[in-house]
Amino acid sequence: MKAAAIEHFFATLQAANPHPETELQFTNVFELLAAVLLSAQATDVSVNKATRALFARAPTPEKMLALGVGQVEQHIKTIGLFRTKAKNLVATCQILVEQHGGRVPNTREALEALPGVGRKTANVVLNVAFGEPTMAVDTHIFRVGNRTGLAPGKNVVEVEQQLLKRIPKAYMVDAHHWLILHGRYICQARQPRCAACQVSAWCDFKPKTSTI
DNA sequence: ATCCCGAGGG
DNA sequence: CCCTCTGGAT
Repeated sequence: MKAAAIEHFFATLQAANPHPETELQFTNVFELLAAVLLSAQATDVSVNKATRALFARAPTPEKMLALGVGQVEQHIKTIGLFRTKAKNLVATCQILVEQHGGRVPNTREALEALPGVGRKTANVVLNVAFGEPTMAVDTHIFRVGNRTGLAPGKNVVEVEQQLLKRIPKAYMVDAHHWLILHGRYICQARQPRCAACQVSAWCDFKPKTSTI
C-alpha cells in the first residue's frame, strides 16, 4: 500500500471512530495488565465476564496474591488456558509487590520480565496505560496488515516494524485500536465483510468468495 | 514446532 | 464437526 493510500486508510478509520478504546474492562493499570495477560487466545467478551468478579475481589496485586492460584483459577475457569494464566498472574503479582512497590512498571524490559507477559502484552500496556506509540500485533492486526498490504510481513515482529514505519505518527497511538476493531468487526478471519468495509478502496485484499 | 484450553459461531 | 479468540513459554 502506498503512502497516500495509507493516509486515506487511517483518516477514514479516524473519521468513523475518533477516540477508539480497548473493549477490555479495567479500573486501574494493574487491572489492565491482568486483563491483557488473561486475553491471550480469548475474546474480550470472555475475559470481561470473568474479570468482573475477579477484580471486585482483587483490584490490586497484593489482593490478587492473597487470593492465590486456586481461587484465581476458579474465577477464570471459563477462559481458555486458565491454569497457565492463573499461575502466571499470581507469579506476576508477586514480582510487582516484591520488586516494583505494587505498581506496574512502565518500561518494556520490566514488563516483559513478568511471567505471562510477552512483547504483545507489554506493547498494549505501554500504549494504553502510558500513551506510547507502540504497535501490539495480535491475531487481528497481523491478519489485517497482511490482507490490506499495510504490513505483509511473515511474522509478528516484521509486521510490527512495518506498521511502525509506515503509519503516520499522528495516527500511531490510535492505530492499534482501529486495526483491532476493524479486524474484529469487519475484516474478520473467516468471512471478511468487504461489502461493509469503509477502507476497501485502499486495500489489496480481494476475497475469492462473495462476502456480506 | 508444540502445548495450553474454554466458549462461541458457522 | 471445525475455526477463532488482543499469546507466551518451552
